[in-house]
Amino acid sequence: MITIRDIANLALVSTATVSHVVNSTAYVSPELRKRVVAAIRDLRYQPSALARSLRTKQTKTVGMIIPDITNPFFPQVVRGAEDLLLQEGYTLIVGNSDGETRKEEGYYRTFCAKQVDGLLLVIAPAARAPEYLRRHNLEAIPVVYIDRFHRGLRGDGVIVDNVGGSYQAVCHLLDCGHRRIGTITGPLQLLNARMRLEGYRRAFVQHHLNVDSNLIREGRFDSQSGYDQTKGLLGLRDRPTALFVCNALMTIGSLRALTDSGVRCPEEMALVSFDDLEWFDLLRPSISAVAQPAYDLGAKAAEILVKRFSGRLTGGSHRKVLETKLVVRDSSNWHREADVEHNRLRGRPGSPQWSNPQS
Amino acid sequence: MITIRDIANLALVSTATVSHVVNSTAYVSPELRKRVVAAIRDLRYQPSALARSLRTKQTKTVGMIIPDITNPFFPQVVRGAEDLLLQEGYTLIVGNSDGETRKEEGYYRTFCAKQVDGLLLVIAPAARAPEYLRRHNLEAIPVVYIDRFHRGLRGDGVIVDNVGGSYQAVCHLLDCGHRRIGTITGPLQLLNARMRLEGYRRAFVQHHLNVDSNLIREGRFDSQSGYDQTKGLLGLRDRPTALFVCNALMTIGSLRALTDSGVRCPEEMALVSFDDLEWFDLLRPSISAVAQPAYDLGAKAAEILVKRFSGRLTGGSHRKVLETKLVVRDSSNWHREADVEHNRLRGRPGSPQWSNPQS
DNA sequence: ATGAAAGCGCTAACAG
DNA sequence: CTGTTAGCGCTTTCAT
Repeated sequence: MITIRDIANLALVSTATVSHVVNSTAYVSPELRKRVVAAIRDLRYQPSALARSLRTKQTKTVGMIIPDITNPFFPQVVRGAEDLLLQEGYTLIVGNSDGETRKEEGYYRTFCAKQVDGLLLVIAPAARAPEYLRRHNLEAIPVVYIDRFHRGLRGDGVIVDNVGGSYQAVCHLLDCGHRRIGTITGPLQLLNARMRLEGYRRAFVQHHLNVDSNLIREGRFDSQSGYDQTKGLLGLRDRPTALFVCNALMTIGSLRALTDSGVRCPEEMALVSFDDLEWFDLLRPSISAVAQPAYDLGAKAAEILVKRFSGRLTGGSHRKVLETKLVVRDSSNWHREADVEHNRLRGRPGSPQWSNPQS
Repeated sequence: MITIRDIANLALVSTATVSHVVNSTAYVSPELRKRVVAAIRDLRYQPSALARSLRTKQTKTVGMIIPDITNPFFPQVVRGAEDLLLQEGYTLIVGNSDGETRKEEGYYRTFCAKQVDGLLLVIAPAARAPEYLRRHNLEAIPVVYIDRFHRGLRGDGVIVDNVGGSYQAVCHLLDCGHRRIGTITGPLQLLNARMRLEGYRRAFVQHHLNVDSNLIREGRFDSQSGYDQTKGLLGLRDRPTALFVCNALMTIGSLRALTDSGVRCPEEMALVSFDDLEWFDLLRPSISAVAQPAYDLGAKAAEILVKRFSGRLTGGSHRKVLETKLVVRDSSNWHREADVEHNRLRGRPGSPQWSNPQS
């Protein structure tokens, strides 16, 4: 390995001088600078980020923990974070927790040991904020929570307007004339899942209707639970006429269940998904969905982190809420007239999700 | 920050002793060990991976460069690599190159500077192997190429049987009676794209048929090019009756083009995709596809890397080819009798992609 | 069995 | 301006 000393020797200068030209941290005479630059080029010197970090106390690395990169919601979030971090000179390390607090904590420890400059966290469901997060030292390593919080946790955060998005979606279904609307929620230990349920409730309240708790089913944000809970709902004697499914993976499961049971959508069962995917418009029927700014979620979170690093952001927890957008498509489009009206008011149908500013 | 010295002081031992109990690298009397362990617990000591790495010359970190995590093919690959690496105590850093050699090289440099123990590379299209890869020192940092190679590059690799998979898919179309089969290839600078085209060609040769080069269109592995090339093919005076699209993203674009043009699938245009996605069976028609073992691709690559680290694998380039599996669904299912026969021979239809051993 | 000390590669005072 | 030097936190001989 080529070290700074090799360069110093070859260029006949001190290591300090080499360091100065590498980091432009002091004026160096053209003479010496030229020799140093030449030596660096000739030897293909690459400074060790390790040694540098040990000295400077910053690794230019941030750790990100997500449930599962295989869940189609997260790649966009990660991309958003990574793009912004790259442009600020940071590298991203990711860990998949599979929604298990144990794994999450494992990555947390590893990342801390690696001395990451900051943490981006999409936490796993848990009854209460895990011990290790409660006693995390924010001064040492700033944290930005993404998409999910735990009550009583300090730290910055970026979420979407879960209540508003759900409210809008369920209102839409109600406006279409549906009265028995089933919902498959996320794990209710998760604040965002509870928020989405809250939006569902508010829509009913707003319409002076009661909610039938039999129509509320708790899923796990995976396709299997979407499948199972849909089957359960279909088995009801007084089956719902519409479904509000709280994430994309569960929507996939739900769709499978409908197909398996031979229930036609939207004629026999309308459906709206919280979270939109690029190909939802390719399905038949195309799927109505609450689109989330996934890319921005990651980008904003990274931005906050970077601001903390540079001291441009100080003080208590800084939290940001991003807006969602209802995209009405065929799966809730039974009463066409009503929807045309709706679309005019709330955004055009068929628009393929939020745009990724980079691509 | 709590350092090893703090522990040594509190436990009234030397730093060497602390190091020994932390790493079980030498016998320490129960007496001292107890004091050390207590101090570690009380102070919540977490050894600095940075300092350790600087000494030991290994970071327990591997870098992975992929085109884009947002491309639904890659999350599985990454997951495969990450799961295996985690279990061996390694952490993964990922970079998205967006298929640009410049960005790729940027991440490469960063990762090398960070002294990763190894590299997992899904390279970007390029006329020839980039300079930086040609002169990469494999002894210093082992590399495993995934999914794609460049001719004349040393290093281990794991790919799928592109020729075989394509051959099988196109034979299937031919067996269904199609004679004019269009194909949308990947960037032909990529070896895997050329291989898939080769499989297409061989299928024709095997059937003693000529290939019409007008039906071969080069795409960029993104949905836009899939859309555009499909439109182009549809515009032909002697339009094909079937399409073999060489990756999932282009298949999405292709489907959009068919819908836009009002061309019914499979009646007017059959379609087979190279690369299967979890929800291809949800589309109407469901999409026939060549399923790739994406998870295994990542896992195997990581496994090879780990073997290199431990010296369990030595010598020249070690390359592995994984098998694909044709999944026949409705998009190529016009002549039902023929297909039933086909499925019996080549694997059952509808099976949702390769399984992920972890979940 | 334990400790002293050197040193990994780099940066940052501090001298000169 | 440039060089000397003292660490950053840890591992690892090498004595004792």
